[in-house]
Amino acid sequence: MPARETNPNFMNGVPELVILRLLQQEEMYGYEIVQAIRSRTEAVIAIGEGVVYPVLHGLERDGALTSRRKTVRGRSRIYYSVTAAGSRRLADLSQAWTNLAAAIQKMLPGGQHGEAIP
Amino acid sequence: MPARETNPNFMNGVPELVILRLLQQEEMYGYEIVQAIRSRTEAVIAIGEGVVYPVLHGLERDGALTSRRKTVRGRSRIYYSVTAAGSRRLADLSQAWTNLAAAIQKMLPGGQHGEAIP
DNA sequence: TTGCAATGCCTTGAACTTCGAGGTATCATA
DNA sequence: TATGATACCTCGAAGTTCAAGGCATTGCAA
Repeated sequence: MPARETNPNFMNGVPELVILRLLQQEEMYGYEIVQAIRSRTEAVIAIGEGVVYPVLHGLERDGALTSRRKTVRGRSRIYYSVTAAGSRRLADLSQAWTNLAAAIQKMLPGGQHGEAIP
Repeated sequence: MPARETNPNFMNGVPELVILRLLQQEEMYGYEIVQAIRSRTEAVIAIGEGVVYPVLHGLERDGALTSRRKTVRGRSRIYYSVTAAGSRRLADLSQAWTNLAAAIQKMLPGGQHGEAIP
C-alpha cells in the first residue's frame, strides 16, 4: 500500500481510515470491525470482509497494527491494536480526508458562503 | 459507469462529481476543467487530463452531457453542458457524497458531539 | 526564423482498490 | 442433527485513477 504522490490516494483509503480510527479507540477483531462500521455509520458505509481482512494484513505488514490471538467462548479471535506508526498514519489520513472534504464542500451548492437564506 | 449496489461507488466518482458540478455552473471544455479544478480547490484536488477526458466521454455517452465544438483564436474546443439527466445524476452524487462525508465526520475525533470546548 | 512553452485534444498500460462470492471451521440453538 | 451465527481467509472480476505519452496548433522569445 504505497502512498501516492499527487492526490492523497484520492478517495480511496476510506476503509483504511475508518478501520484505523476504530482500532485507535478500541482493540477489535476483523469480524467485529465489519459490523461496527455498519452499525456506527447506520449502514451508510458497508465494508465487507473481503476488504477488511486484506486491509488489516496490509496495515500489520506495514507496522501500523499489531495483533494478538485470543480465544473467547471457544472462538479464536485476532485482536488488532494501533502502533505509534499507525497513529501517525491515521493522523495523516484524517488530515487528508478533512482537506479533501472541505475542498469538495466548497464546490457543492451552498458551500462557498454561509448559505444565505434571503 | 454502472452504479454500484452497496456503497455509492464508494469514494470513487469524485472526478465525476466535481466535473458535473463545474459544468452545471458554466459551459466548459476539457483543458479548462483540469485547471479550474486545480485553481478552485487550491490544488487540493488535482485531476489530470487522463482522468478528465474519459469521464467526459463516459458522461456524454450516458446522456449526462452534451457537447458542441467551437473554435476560439484558432483553437478547437469542445464545450460540454449538463443535460437534465446530468442534473439528476449530479444531485444523486451530491447527496451520496454528503451522506458519506457526514458518516465519516462522525467517526473522526471531534465529530460525534458539538465539539464542546470546556 | 527557429525553437520552446502553452494550448487543446486524445489513448494506453499499469497499478491500485474494492466488490462479491466463495471456502473452512467452530459454536449455539432449534 | 441441521442450520445459522461466529470467525478466519482467498480469489477473480470489475472499476478508477494515474502517469506518460502522442498529435497538432498558436504565440512568444531568442
